[in-house]
Amino acid sequence: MTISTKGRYALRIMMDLASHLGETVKLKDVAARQELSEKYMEQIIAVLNKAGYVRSTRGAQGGYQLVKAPKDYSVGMILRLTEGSLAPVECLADNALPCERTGKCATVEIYRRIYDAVNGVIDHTSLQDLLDIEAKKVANDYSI
Amino acid sequence: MTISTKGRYALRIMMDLASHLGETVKLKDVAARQELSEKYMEQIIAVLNKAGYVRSTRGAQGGYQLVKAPKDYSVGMILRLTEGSLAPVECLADNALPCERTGKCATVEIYRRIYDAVNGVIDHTSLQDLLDIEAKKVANDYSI
DNA sequence: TCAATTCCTATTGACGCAGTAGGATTAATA
DNA sequence: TATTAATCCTACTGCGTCAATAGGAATTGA
Repeated sequence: MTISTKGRYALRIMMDLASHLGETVKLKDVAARQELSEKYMEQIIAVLNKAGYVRSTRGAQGGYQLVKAPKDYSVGMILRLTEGSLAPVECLADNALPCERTGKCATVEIYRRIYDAVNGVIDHTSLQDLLDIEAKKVANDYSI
Repeated sequence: MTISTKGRYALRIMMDLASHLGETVKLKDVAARQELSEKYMEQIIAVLNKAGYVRSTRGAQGGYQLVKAPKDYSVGMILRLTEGSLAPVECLADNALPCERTGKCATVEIYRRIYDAVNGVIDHTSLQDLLDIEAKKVANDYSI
């Protein structure tokens, strides 16, 4: 029931870009700040790039930047892109092949409720929301 | 982000016992009705047994039965017992070792919200609730 | 031309899931 | 008492996925 590193790292990469708006950010710098493997991040940001969530500049002095404003990226968009469906059971995923136990299966109802709850959260939280939370955290840190 | 077969089968076993209250149910029969491997179910129900969720009778004519009423088992109890914590990230699990990135980590907030949402659902749904849903499904089946 | 960056694909070690297997123990019944 | 039918216990295993690592090709600014 855990979210894999792929989705979690994707979110952190997007957050890192979001907190450096206007800059072309090198993956090397993201890796250093986030303490993640640069090579592994390459694969993850490739997905974000192909989906058009980020724009890349190749060559020396290249890097990445967000295409849209932080408020225009929901956490759901990012996690779904990198993780696939967040459905707790296969049969609830978008392109699921129909289960022949549907009709007698009562337990699927609990999974549907879980799914709805998760989707509710991730679709109503944006990168901007997380940026705001981060700002508060930093403020609290200094106040100590 | 999926719930493994262990937890899902545990829920189905508990549901099967719940719909046969007063009977001593053989695992073989559960396996037949639920179309699951009996051998695998043995391992799962062993967990439920040790936790005192079911009572077993050994020997010929033996089997299992629920200890309490269906309304007294939340889905959360069953899933947590068999799956462990349903936290979307390790650092939120009950006995998690503290993460040194807490303080700067903003993304954990979204995971906390997901976690809370999931817990809210599974702790407020009981086996009895699922039985009621099942009864409705059957009624609908006949009405077609 | 060189250095720095993104881009692309293959490979790999470790781990957990989802069972399978085989027998030991217990108890009702014939 | 012997047999049968059930639970109980532990080991093992095939398979797939995760989480990277590795190595180089392509691109571009200085």
